[in-house]
Amino acid sequence: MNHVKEYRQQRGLSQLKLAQAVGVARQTINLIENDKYNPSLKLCLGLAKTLGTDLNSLFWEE
Amino acid sequence: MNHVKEYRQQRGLSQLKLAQAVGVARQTINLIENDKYNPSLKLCLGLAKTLGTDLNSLFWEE
DNA sequence: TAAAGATGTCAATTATAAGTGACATTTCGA
DNA sequence: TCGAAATGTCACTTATAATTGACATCTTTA
Repeated sequence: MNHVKEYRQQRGLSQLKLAQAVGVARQTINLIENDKYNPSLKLCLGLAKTLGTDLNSLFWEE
Repeated sequence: MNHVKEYRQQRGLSQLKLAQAVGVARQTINLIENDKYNPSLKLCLGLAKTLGTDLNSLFWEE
């Protein structure tokens, strides 16, 4: 479980807009939000910066 | 730049010991420490937990 | 000063992240 | 309530993370 979807929606972005901002395909965002796979660190950093947050807020549990 | 090497040395672990603890090859740790590639989120989480820290401490800049 | 441990790096292979195109369903504003 | 936007998912391909084995160099320590 991660918090990408929550942060994306708070920012009023669609999966497509977020994908374009980060430079990946829309499907990649969809898969990450639904925990279907394991993104790279570079992509996690891009998501955190684009969403105005940090790695722990998006991906750290406990 | 990341802080894996600093945390590993603080814990008194070799690259090999850390690799075994996290479940990857020694070369993988070496490449990450020298910024030769882009680890997966799952591996970053494993490193953070094994080293008793979190994602931001190891991988977040600024 | 020899030997063992630790590190950096290479080549080749395997596993999987990520891309592309497409289609069905759901959501939401005109 | 119709149509467009948004989302979830499929199959297939491409890029690259990660593995394995090997070897050279550099540190330590016996």
